[in-house]
Amino acid sequence: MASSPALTSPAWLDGLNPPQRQAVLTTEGPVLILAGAGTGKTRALTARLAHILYSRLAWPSEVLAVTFTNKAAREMRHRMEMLVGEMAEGMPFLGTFHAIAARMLRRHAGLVGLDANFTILDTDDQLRLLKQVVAEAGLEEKRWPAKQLAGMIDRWKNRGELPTDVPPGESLSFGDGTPGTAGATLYARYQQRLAALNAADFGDLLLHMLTIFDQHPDVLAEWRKRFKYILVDEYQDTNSAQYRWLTLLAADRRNIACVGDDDQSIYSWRGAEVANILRFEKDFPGATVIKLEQNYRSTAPILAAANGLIAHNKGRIGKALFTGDTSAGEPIKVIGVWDGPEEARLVGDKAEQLARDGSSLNDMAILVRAQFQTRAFEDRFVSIGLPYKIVGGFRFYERAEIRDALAYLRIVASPNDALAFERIVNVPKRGLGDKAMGALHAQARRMDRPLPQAAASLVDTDELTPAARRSLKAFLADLARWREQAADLPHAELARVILEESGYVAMWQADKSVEADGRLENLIELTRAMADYPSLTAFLEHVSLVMDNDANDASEKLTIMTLHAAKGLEFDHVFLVGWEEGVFPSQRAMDEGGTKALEEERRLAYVGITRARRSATIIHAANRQIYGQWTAAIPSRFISEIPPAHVDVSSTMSGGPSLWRAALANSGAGGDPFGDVQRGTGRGPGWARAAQHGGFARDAGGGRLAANRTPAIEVRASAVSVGLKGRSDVAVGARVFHTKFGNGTVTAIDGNKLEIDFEHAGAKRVLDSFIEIVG
DNA sequence: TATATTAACGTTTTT
DNA sequence: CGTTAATATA
Repeated sequence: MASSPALTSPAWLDGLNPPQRQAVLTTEGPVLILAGAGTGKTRALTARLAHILYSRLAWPSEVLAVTFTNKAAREMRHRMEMLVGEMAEGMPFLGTFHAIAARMLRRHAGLVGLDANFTILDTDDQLRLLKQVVAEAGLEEKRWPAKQLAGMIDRWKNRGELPTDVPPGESLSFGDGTPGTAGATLYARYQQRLAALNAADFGDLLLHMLTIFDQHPDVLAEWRKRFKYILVDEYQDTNSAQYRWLTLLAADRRNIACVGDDDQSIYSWRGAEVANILRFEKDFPGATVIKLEQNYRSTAPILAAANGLIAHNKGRIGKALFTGDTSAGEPIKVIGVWDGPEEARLVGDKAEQLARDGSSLNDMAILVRAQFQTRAFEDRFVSIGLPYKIVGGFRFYERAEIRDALAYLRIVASPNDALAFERIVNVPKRGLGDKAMGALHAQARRMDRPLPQAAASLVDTDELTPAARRSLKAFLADLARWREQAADLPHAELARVILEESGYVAMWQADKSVEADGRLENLIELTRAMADYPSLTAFLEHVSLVMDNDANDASEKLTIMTLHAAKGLEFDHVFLVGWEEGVFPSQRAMDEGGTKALEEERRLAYVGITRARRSATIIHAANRQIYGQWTAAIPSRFISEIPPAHVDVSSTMSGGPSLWRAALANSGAGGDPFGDVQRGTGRGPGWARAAQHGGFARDAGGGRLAANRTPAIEVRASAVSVGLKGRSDVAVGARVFHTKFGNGTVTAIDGNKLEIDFEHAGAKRVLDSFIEIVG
């Protein structure tokens, strides 16, 4: 049907505006699509793919479509399936940079000294290994943290630099100057260790491919021939290594389309180079540049606010979002509050109000700059029983019990996996501690063989204590038995057998800590998920690259997440909290990166505002507790950068902003809340400095000014002097019921707050007024 | 070897 | 203030 020149346009072009249409139809030659927030970027991208496939310009396997996150890849695959049906399933090269590079690397692993079944290390394994490398070099771990070296190596790999390419100055910024301790030397040693372990870290997946492309033109030619069309999403987030990988692959046909938004570049600290956008037209002369500027998401005031804010950045490509929707929207609300707890209270109230007015909690989000800000909201929402979810934190496969279970599976699947062996050889406790492991390592070095082989040779010598020898022998026998069983048991079943027989499940069953139950559930979930994969190795590949924990809970919840995590999402109502100097823009970012960092913070603010479909509420607090210290805070400069016409300013403090202005002047923190902002000098975080100048916390004047608002500080004071009266009918050990968390047991009482170990929700602190006593 | 105490530290985060 | 990691002790 696509081949006949129909009068009506094909289905995938329906409803596209002219630039979107151009983005879909310009299939030949390099294309740079600058797509602002909410301009239908993903829609155009998927339509472009559909167009290429339906017009028979290429087979699904001849298209390379890269994204950054698994979430984005899944989303694209999902939307492709809606457009082109089962054709999308045949797209083997739709995925993240890392997943695709890993798939390619498995095919050519031998060219960089790896086996095709190499293991992919996560950051935890990586750090463990680097600690060994640092220790071997004779460096003090305290003075030269492996974590710092990990960061440096990561940066180098992001730039596509091998140990020999590292700039000497950077190399010498690690190590004490004695030979063999420089950063690049340790980097080289780390690579040797990886090779010996038949392992690659995330950065290697791309870097090894670059090495292979450089040294084996035939391999590069093969891939160039294969990919007729290349498509890149979130292009502003590409790092140098990814850029090179892309340009190498695209060089022949030059059918590469990159979609990005320089104003949404918020990952430069992770190696992303916005400059890649500007480079594109240089490296691909004659590229078609298409701008998507019509926003289909937000109201006019929200867009005007976002445009006005981002206009303060220099060096933009320049883009202005507009909306076809002329119906007026409400202006952005800016609300000043007394402190963090009040901020949480206010947002809770507003969310409940919106919910009463018919909005779903799923359509609301609280966006924070940093993870520590989530706690205040969590505390508040727990006590008022408002359902919420916090996005971020540990991913499923990063949890200790999952990593342990995977290590068991890995050592069974690949007997020489030294890291897996080391991780679980004494988990659960088998009496093989530091001493026994030291002997094993020594033996491995002597034999120049992987640790598991050294273990096998050591059971028959008398180097270990009889107890340790017996224990190790039993463990190796277990491993051998499981490997035999692997042949005829389905892999999910095998996993259950291993976890059971190894005593790993028993270990958690015996654990009386609050997390134990959750961990056991996670293990069950793991074995359940395994069934979805054809083989153990397929599952292991998937889990190291792609698995994450989507909370599969359909109930309505208010989302709390970082601004970074919010990119690509949208909500009807967005709460932008903690807009204070030092918090947002983050002091640390500004201390480290100067103007460049400030601009990135501003882009973050832009991302935040443009998440909102209908309403955006910015909140700033006059006082905030950071690291347990009360600190006076000044409203973020970003607030004053939003065109006033689109802002509605208010304050929950009595007397409004003017009184607060007086309070600020009194406190010595200085500065007019809406005026220019003082720049801190000296060392340490800005907020800590401000506190030393005398914040509100210990300032009687500040307290008095707002006394009729019963600020949290006053409440705290009274809590100390009077003591918050808890109810007298609960005691530690009492069985209680909470409407949200269900049944639990009281583990501690602190005034009117109870610490309860809930059967399903885990340990929480809740107000005693929200619980009922059971039985 | 396992547990208790203390010191340090404290953005953003994907793969 | 709370958490985690490293160290001291039973």
